[in-house]
Amino acid sequence: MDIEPLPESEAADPAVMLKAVADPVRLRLLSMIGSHAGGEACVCDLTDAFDLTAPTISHHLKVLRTAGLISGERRGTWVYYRIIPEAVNRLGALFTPPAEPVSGERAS
Amino acid sequence: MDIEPLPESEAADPAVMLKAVADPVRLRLLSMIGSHAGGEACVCDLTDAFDLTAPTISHHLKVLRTAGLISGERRGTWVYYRIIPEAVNRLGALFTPPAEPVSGERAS
DNA sequence: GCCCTGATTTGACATCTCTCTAATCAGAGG
DNA sequence: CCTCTGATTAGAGAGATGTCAAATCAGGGC
Repeated sequence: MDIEPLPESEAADPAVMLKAVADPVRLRLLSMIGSHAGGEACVCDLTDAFDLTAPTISHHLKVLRTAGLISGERRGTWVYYRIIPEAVNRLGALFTPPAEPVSGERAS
Repeated sequence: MDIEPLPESEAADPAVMLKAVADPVRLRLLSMIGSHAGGEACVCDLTDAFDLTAPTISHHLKVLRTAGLISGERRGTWVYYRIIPEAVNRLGALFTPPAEPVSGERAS
């Protein structure tokens, strides 16, 4: 459980992703999308789950998308979002570094 | 790699911790403290490593402390900070959820 | 073509955040 | 007691962030 001393140049990128999830609404959005049946969630479902306006949800989704944590796809009238697992994994790896010196480092 | 749907009530706490680390400076502070010999780092060392004033570093340390991620102790003239491993583990667990159903939660 | 629903973009505003300077607190030592 | 160094607190200002209402974009169906 020891994080190595991040050089300044390598602290910026993770911080961007962390900023994206460092918000209760976005954290819930991410978990709702990730745990949704089929691996994807419709914006309409997400919007209904919050006490916020559609533009606000749309804004939060954009933040997550810009951070590379989710991807969206339009199908007809609706837009569906899904998690990008590698990105989320990278987040987790920040705080649970290699307990074992990987070697096959497939990391998916 | 699936996050469960966080209920609103349980999204706030993690978000506080995430906000704390969602900053390049604090991320580096955390990693520097965690990787420092003896498991603790003196504020004076940390301050020197940045191009920021002492009050600013002090502010960031306070944010990390308030979030429960580090703890500080004064010894004579100097103040030393160390990581609180459980808290950091909890962060990592947010994105790399239970491969095994918690219970003894010894985690690493 | 027109309208209707779903989603995003735009613009505005209140709040929070990061950084600094100045002032204060905490020990150590003369 | 005074002063010196290290650390924190207080206050202020520039900039970023979260939210909303209004406007716009995207398809589907009449």
